[in-house]
This record gives sequence, C-alpha cells and structure tokens, in this order.
Amino acid sequence: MARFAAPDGSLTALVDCDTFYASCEKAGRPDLRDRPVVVLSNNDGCVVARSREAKRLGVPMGEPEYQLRRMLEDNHVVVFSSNYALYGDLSRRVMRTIASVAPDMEIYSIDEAFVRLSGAAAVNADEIVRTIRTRVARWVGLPVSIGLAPTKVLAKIATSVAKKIPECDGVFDLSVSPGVDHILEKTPVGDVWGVGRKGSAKLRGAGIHTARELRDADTALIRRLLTIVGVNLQMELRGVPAIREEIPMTHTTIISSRSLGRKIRDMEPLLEAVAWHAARAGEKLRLKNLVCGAVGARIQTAYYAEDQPQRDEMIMVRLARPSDDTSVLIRAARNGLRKIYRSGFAYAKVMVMLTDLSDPAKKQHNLLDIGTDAGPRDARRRALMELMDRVNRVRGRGTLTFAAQGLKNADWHMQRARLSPAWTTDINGLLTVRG
DNA sequence: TCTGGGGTCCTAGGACCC
DNA sequence: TCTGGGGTCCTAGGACCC
Repeated sequence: MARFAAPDGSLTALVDCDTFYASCEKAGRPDLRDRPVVVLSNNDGCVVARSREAKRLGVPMGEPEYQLRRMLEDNHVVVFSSNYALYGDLSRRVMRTIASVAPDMEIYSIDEAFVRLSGAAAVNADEIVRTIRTRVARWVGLPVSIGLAPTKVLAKIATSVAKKIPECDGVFDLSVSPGVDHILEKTPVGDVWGVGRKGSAKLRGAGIHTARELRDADTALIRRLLTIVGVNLQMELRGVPAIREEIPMTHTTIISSRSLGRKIRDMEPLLEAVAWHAARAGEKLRLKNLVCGAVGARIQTAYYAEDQPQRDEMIMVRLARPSDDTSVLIRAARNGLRKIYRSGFAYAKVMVMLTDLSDPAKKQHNLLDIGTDAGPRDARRRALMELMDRVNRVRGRGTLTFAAQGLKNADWHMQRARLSPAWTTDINGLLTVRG
C-alpha cells in the first residue's frame, strides 16, 4: 500500500510527552501513580497541567487555583507548584533517549520533539517510533504519544489522535491511515497547529470550519486571511513540508518576566523588580556567551481586574555599545522604567527583554569602538560578573546582587508554596538499578 | 486576598537614500 | 514651482506556540 509521505518520501514523527509536568511529579512519587495530580503556574496562579485522572475529574485548564481550591480538596487532588528545574532535567533525559533511537531530531519544546525519518528509516518508521516509546518509558519513566505523518502539521494532528484513541496504544500513523480526509473533517480549524483564536475566527467567518476545508480552500483567500503563515499551513495539510527545517541556534531575545507577589503602585519597588529581572536576564545572556544591544522594560497591570484602570507599557533602550554587564543592563532597564512609569495604576507584572543579541567573539569592528575595547576596566567588570555568576550558581540565586535589586525576600517576589523536593539527583541511582 | 513565563515569526509603517 | 517613487533597514506590535 502506498504511503502518504512527503514528496521526497520522508516522514515526520512528533514525540509528545503525556501531561508532561504532572507526569514528572508522578515519576518521582510511585505512591501517586493513580492519583489525580495538578501543577500550578508560577506564583501558584493557575492550573497549567493535569494528570489524566485530574482531567477525568473535570479540573479545568488555566483556571485560577483559588477558585478551584474547594473542588481540589474535596477530590483529594495532589497539587504542586511548578518545578522547572525538575522538568528541565527530565526533558533532557527524554530528548537524549529519543536521539539514541533517531538522531535526526529537533527539540521543539520542553516536552515535544520532531523526528525526521527518510530513506530506510521511513520504511521502518513504525518500528522506530515504537522503540522510542518503550525506551522513554523504561529509561525515564514517562509516557509519550507519537504521531507519524508526511509533515509537522499533520504529525501534530496524528499525535492528538494517538492520545485520544486508547486502541492506538500511544502511536498513530497517518501515513498509512485510509481515513485522512475523515480525520481532517473531524478536526476543527482552531485545533490546527498555528491557527489561533483570531485566525480561526477569521476562517469561520469565511465559512471554513474544519482542517479539511482549510486544506481545500482557495490559496489566495487563505493568504488574504492568514498571510503567508496560513499558506504554509495549507501546504503542510496537503502533505508538503513548508515549515522551516533547521532550528535557529542563536536566540533573538532573552526574557525575564514574572508576576509580582503583590500589586505595586509605587515606582521604587518596581525599580527593584526591574533591576532584579535585568540581573537575571544578564545571567542567561552570559550563560549563552552573548551580548545584547538593547534592553526592554515592560510593566503591566492585571488584565483580569477589569474594573481597575489598565496599563501595559513597553520601552526599548539602546545601549551605547553591546554589553553583558549586569550593571549596564540594570541602569538601562531602570532608566526605561522611569520613562514609562505613571502613578495611579496597580502593576501586576514586570518584564525585562534583551534583544539585538550577538556573539562578541564574532563582533565586526565598528570605527567608534577602536581603542575603547578591552581596557583594564572591562577586564575587571568581566571578572566580577564571572564571580557573581559562580557564587549564585553554587550558593543559590540571589546570594550576590546589586543594591538596586532590593532585598532577596522583598514581598514583590513570587510565591511557590507547594514545591516538590528536588529528587532528580536520586533517579540516577534508580536508572542504574533498572538498566 | 489569590489569574504563568519564555519564546518565534510576520507585517506595517516610519526613516532614510537615490 | 513642481513635491515622485522605489528600495532598504529598523522597530513596534500582533499572533501564535508550549
């Protein structure tokens, strides 16, 4: 039987961890195996992950925790604050395991990877993805679902079929399925990867309600409604890869952002919070060995407090020359904040964004820079930054800070009341025993 | 009282040049 | 006095993703 493959005969598999954060919490706690588990967003705000049992109880996604508290207690749901150190660690193990089976892979997110299968691998696709699934279960202890199709967009749809239908046993191969048209008919256009809320409203307005109708629609119409992005989606639905292959190795932005532990009306604590995020962003920047050319500051009121005056203001501050020096970043971010700050608002969230990132080793020489670089002052700053990063890595974030960042325990920092203990170091032992 | 964080890509529109 | 038009580069902002 002929396979529905890409024009070059290749297939794409999407490996997607089931209820990833909840599964991570369960992986370290065998006693929770069949219990409903829920993970909260930062600041213990709202539900961002639900185990299968929690979904079955009807715990809604994205709902504020305080509105669900009674219901969660009544149903004995186990609730965790999000523990990104743990999820990141397990994610790396999953990705390494996938790569051990299929090296031509692309990490898409913390819990998803695309695998490209061409030539002989495309012929043995089914066997390969089954091996991935059992290996991840055995080596890392996490369940994954896998969809197989000619393109990424179709692989996404195949994965959701694999998750929905128990008979699939975690794998669905759209490339050999006789019912592609039927599956696309059953897929609402808003469920297609890349079509969001606004896009699906536009499509529905034009009478396009399903993935199949999107696939078969007039391309000029789709371009008008959804720009080139929509045209690419349409190609992908037709089985022709149209989404960029390579992963951009260089970031274009670095963001540090967080909801404040309490609403803030005054400028002084906002300046501290902005400085704190500038310092945090600076750490990330140096970790990647990059410098940035501009620093953005943004303050937002709570969008959900509809009766309160709303404000969402952002400013970009150009640096005189690219830098990774925390004191430079803090100064720029604070200056930006002073420009956009207005009194009379209850601010709920602060963001610092670094853009115009570049690799200082590859920096092209600017006439203005000649003679100003790498002076003794620069060397001292660099040594200071390295020292701070090292101390903060070993002794914990916030051990060494700039005065502008305020106190480590200031009340504008976020809350994380129900953090799971860091047990991942122990799983090494577990893995050795099992292997 | 309590509502996530971090990222990418695309387009429109302004500045500037010839 | 006439006040063009096309190109490039940059940035802000929208939309989307997990």
